[in-house]
Amino acid sequence: MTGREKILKEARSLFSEKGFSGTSMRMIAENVGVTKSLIYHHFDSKRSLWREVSQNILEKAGLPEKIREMVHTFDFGGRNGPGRAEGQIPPYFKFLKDNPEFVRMMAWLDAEQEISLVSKNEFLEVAAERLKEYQKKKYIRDDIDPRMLIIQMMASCEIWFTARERLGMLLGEDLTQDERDSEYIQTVMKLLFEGFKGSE
Amino acid sequence: MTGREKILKEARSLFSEKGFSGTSMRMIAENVGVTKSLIYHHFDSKRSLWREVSQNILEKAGLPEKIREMVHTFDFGGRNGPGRAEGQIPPYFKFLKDNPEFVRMMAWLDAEQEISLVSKNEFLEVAAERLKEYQKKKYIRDDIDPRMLIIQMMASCEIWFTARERLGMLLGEDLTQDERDSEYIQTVMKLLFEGFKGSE
DNA sequence: TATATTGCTGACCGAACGGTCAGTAAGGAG
DNA sequence: CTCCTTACTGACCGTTCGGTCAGCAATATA
Repeated sequence: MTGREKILKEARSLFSEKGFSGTSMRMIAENVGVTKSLIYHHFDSKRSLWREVSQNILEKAGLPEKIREMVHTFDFGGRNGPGRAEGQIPPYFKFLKDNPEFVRMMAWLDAEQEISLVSKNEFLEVAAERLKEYQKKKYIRDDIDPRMLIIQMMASCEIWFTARERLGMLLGEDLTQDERDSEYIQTVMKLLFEGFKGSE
Repeated sequence: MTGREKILKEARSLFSEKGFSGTSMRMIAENVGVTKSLIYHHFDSKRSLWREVSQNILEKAGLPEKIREMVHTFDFGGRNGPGRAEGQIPPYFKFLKDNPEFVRMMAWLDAEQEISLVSKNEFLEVAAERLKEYQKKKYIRDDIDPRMLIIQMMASCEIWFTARERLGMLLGEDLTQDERDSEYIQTVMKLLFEGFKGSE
């Protein structure tokens, strides 16, 4: 692994753990075992390193693929028989579970309101169009906005991993165990699916 | 307003906007129009000021009341006839809309994982007990965990305000307008209510 | 009138911050 | 061997950070 890659890897780890303000260039350099100057040899500034790291995390997430798969879950006329879909765990939820760095980076972006790093992506519109077709086929009730449905599903997945510790604290219960994950997402899927199912 | 109160107010504003690391004692002092020393005259350290501010925000939120009201929405046998509940906007959602400082502080607590400031609160258990009764009465289907239902509702309300800018960016659409708020929460309520309604 | 107490200031501290720059070591190209 | 680029270092810069402390002015207490 080159020096540049080592720096990127460590920056990724620290930025997602402690955020932009909470991470110093010295920390990154020391953890990698190089001098601070080397970072400035490879990157223009702390801010540009942050940008590269966060955009890297966003791109590698492969959101389009995950959302596409998620929407496919709604296709009752396709491979999935009615009812089977309910028990499925959204690929996006699995992805978030396996990629805590992505989750934490989203939390920082939301807190610091750095949405400029997020760029418009057509896959959400494509997904919404798919859902509209399902609405025509009556797989999905037609009095809801498909875009809102997608956002609601994404949001329900995301917030579990960003807020479960706090919510667990309120409940006086540890929600970070594996069983809780599936318990939560299954409840969500039950609620959503019974809800959006159309007349057919 | 005393000096101490002015400081608390400004700290509240800055901390919730920029987080702990992003706010400096100098900023607070300058914005209030006093010296930094005065802050240390009234508070022990930056960390203890942060604690006082965030706990203040948490306490003033009056979460127990909001959740109690929210649960009451599920009481189809009570004041609300079946179906009427669907159109209601959860008091917790209204509260979040009116208290951006609370929302932003939650975002920071989640990002910085400072859950130690959150203390266990019995109102969630009480609420869950209420829901269990509704399950017995068949107002709510019995194959879901009431605590998960409450968490899902709280989470759905919260994430709208913390992540709607980012999600809107993905969609290429501005979700910060007033109409979007009600559009979103109504979609959520439609989905949830059709979902958890029991056999009766 | 003498004495604490409280609110508040300004000068100051060492440490850490992001960032710069001259210079060295190494390797590939001609 | 020379030249040029690339990876990398260490000393250093000015600025800002959280925090301290002696002292002043005003008010309450005795």
